[in-house]
Amino acid sequence: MSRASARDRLADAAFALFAEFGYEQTTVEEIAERAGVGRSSFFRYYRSKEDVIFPDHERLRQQVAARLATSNQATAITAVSDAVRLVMLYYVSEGERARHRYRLTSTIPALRDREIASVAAYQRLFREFIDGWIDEGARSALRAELMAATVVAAHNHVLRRYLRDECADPVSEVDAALDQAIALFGVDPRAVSTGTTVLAFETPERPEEVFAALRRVLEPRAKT
Amino acid sequence: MSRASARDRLADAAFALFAEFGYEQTTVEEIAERAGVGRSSFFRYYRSKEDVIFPDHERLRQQVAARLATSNQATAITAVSDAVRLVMLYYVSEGERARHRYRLTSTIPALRDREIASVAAYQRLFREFIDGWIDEGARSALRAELMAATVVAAHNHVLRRYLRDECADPVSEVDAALDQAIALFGVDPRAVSTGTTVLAFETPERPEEVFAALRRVLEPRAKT
DNA sequence: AGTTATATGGGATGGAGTCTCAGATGGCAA
DNA sequence: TTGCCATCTGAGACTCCATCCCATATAACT
Repeated sequence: MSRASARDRLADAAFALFAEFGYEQTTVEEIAERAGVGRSSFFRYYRSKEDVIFPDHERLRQQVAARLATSNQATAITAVSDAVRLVMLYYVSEGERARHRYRLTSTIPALRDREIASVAAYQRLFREFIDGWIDEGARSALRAELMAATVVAAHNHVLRRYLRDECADPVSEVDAALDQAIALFGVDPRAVSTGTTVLAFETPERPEEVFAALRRVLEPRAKT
Repeated sequence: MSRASARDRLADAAFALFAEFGYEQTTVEEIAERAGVGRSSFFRYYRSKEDVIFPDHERLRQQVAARLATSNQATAITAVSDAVRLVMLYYVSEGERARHRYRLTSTIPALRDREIASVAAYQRLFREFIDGWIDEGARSALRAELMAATVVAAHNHVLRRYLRDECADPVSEVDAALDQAIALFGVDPRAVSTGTTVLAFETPERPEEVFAALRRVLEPRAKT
């Protein structure tokens, strides 16, 4: 019936209704109705009502895991950097939708808890990776734990700034924040590669929108 | 009818039924029935089915906040240490119950997410405190964020070891882990007070059980 | 046209969580 | 004792989330 897929229509309808009437006040039935599908179909596309807000978390998590998996000890720091940048770039590519989600997760406890849980999943990925590939000399489970915690905290700090519109260049800011986090552990910062990084990732957004968003982000850096 | 309060009976019934039949397979009605109260009363004592597993999280969080609130810049590190120890001691005082909970939160995603969310609440407390009282010179929101993340990660690392029975002396281990975390930030470790720390806190457990648990924990230290 | 695979909606079901109301309980004073 | 008040309790109805089953539709291929 519509051009957009049923899955996208459902997400759009959900965001619109949540913004207008609030999260608890909106029922799944109403979301399905506005999207022009049956109630059953909603749960075909999304496991739960909360899920419609984070449609691609699992996919993004897998991409992070995949990036980390293609690394070895020599390139471990770069892999962590890339993985963190991957997540940040995904949010940037989402544009306004990420800010809508942030507004919801800031106010609705159920959604905030879910967001926090997915962040914890990232932290576990990083912890396992760091435990395996970094700190071969000073290896200790506690160090890996602390390092993963700071990596994720650094990313989230900049991400929240970006979502609150307090930061014009989230990509270079997150790079800087990550450098600061890793420097705490006395890891040689020269092990971090510099220059242009090319990443491949998938997003439901249309390419032109992604390019526009990335251009907005990258242009201030291109001037230097 | 029974000696124990309805609230305690409900928690006991819930833990027993979860252990025997699993979390999803147990209904609130069955918990209430075993506890000898009506279904309505369950929701009087606990906001939700998940809540019965973490009866005192909110109270413990308030105790942490209270300990931090009684500090100033000069004693900030000690306050953080005490607050972390406070949480660890609470789990220790719970004895086996904490391990039962750990088994549940390790396997049931819904309960794990809830646990993670409450950890995030602690992290926020520490972040706000650190942002206000530590790093007056090198003050930066990012540093506070990273420091709070490592404080919580250090605590959780030792707590999980304790709950998995991999650690005989969780209190001194958490002190050591915290020292390691704080040392990352170049804070003067001499600012951390040493010696005996006396803490006051409340717990639903009976005093003799608390004393026994604490004695088990403190005795290995007393020998030194 | 026939057949298989996949997508969809309807309806039933069960359980979580909220709400209201009626009855029970236990002081406490007259 | 009686009456009054506050608090606690359980029953039942209700909404909504989430799952499940099944009948139908659409498409795709033979």
